[in-house]
Amino acid sequence: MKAGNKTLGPRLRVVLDTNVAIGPGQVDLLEAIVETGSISKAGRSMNMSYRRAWLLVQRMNAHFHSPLVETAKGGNSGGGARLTPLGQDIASCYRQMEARAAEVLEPEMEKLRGLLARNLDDGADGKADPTAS
Amino acid sequence: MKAGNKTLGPRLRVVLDTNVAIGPGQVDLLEAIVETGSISKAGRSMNMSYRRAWLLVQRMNAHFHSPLVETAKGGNSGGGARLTPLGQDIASCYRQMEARAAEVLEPEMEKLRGLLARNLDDGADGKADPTAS
DNA sequence: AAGCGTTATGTCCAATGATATATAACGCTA
DNA sequence: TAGCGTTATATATCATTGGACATAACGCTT
Repeated sequence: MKAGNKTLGPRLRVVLDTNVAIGPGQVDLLEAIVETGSISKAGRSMNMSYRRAWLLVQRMNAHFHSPLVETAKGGNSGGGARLTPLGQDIASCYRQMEARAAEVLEPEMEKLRGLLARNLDDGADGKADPTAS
Repeated sequence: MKAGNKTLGPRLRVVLDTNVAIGPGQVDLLEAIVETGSISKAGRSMNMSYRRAWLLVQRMNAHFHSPLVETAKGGNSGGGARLTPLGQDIASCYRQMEARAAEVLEPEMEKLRGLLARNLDDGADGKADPTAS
C-alpha cells in the first residue's frame, strides 16, 4: 500500500559505488516482496512488470556480498521470494536514512516550498527530472 | 577528461511538488552557468547539449515564482546568462541540504559501504549493467 | 554591412528503458 | 500424472529521452 507512491519531500539515492546505488524504487520493491511473498506479486502490486522487478532483484543481489532476496521455485504456492536478514537490514537502514534526512532537512524544504510557482500547470510536460547525473 | 562528477555518497533529489523537483544535475547546471556566464558554455563544460541545458533552464524558470536564470541575446559577447538572486539562493540552499544530509547520514553510509560485494567488477568499461533505476 | 557568439526553437533520429509475450523448469497438491 | 503459480530467461515491440542539426533573431564590434 505504501509502496510506489510519489511522496513529496527529499528523496534519497544512496550511491555506494560506481554502478551501485539504492534508491526509493528498490526499497519499495523489497518491502513489497515482504508484503506479498513473491517477486511477481510485488511487481504487480506496484505496477511494475515482472521482468523489471526480477532484474532489480538480480542487481541488488549481485551488488552486495550476499543476496538480499531469496527465491524458491515450485512448491505448493508455485514458489516465492522473501528477504534475507541482510535484505531486511538494508531496507530498514535506508528507511531510517530517509526519515532522518526528511527530519533534518525540513526547514529548507519549507523554505523551498514557499518559492514555487502558484501555477501548478502540467499537461504537456508530465515528467520530472531527466538529469540522472 | 571525465568531467562528470559521480560523487559517492547520498544523493538528494528534492521533490517539491508533482512534476517539480530539483536534483544534483540541475544545481550543477546552475553553478556552471555562474562559472561560465552562458548556457551554451555551461552545457559544453559539463558535456551536455545546449538544447538539454536550455530546456532544463526553461523548466526551472517555469517552476518557481520567478526565474532562476536570466538571459540576454546579442551584445558584445553574443549574449549570456546568469543567476538571479533567487537562483543563487536555491542553488546554495540545495548544496547546504546536500552537505547536511551527507553529514548526518555518514554513519549509515559507512555501514552500507561495508556490505558491498568485494567484487568490483566492470571497471572503466561501462557496459556491464543492463538495469538502471 | 558583415561577422561573431549566443539565445531560442523546431525537426529528425539514435539510444535507452520498459513492457509484452513466449517458453521452460520447478516442486508441491489433488 | 496433470495442474497450478512462480521463478527464470529470451526476444520483440513500444515509449521516452537525449543528441545532432538547422535556422532565426539579437545586438554589439569592426
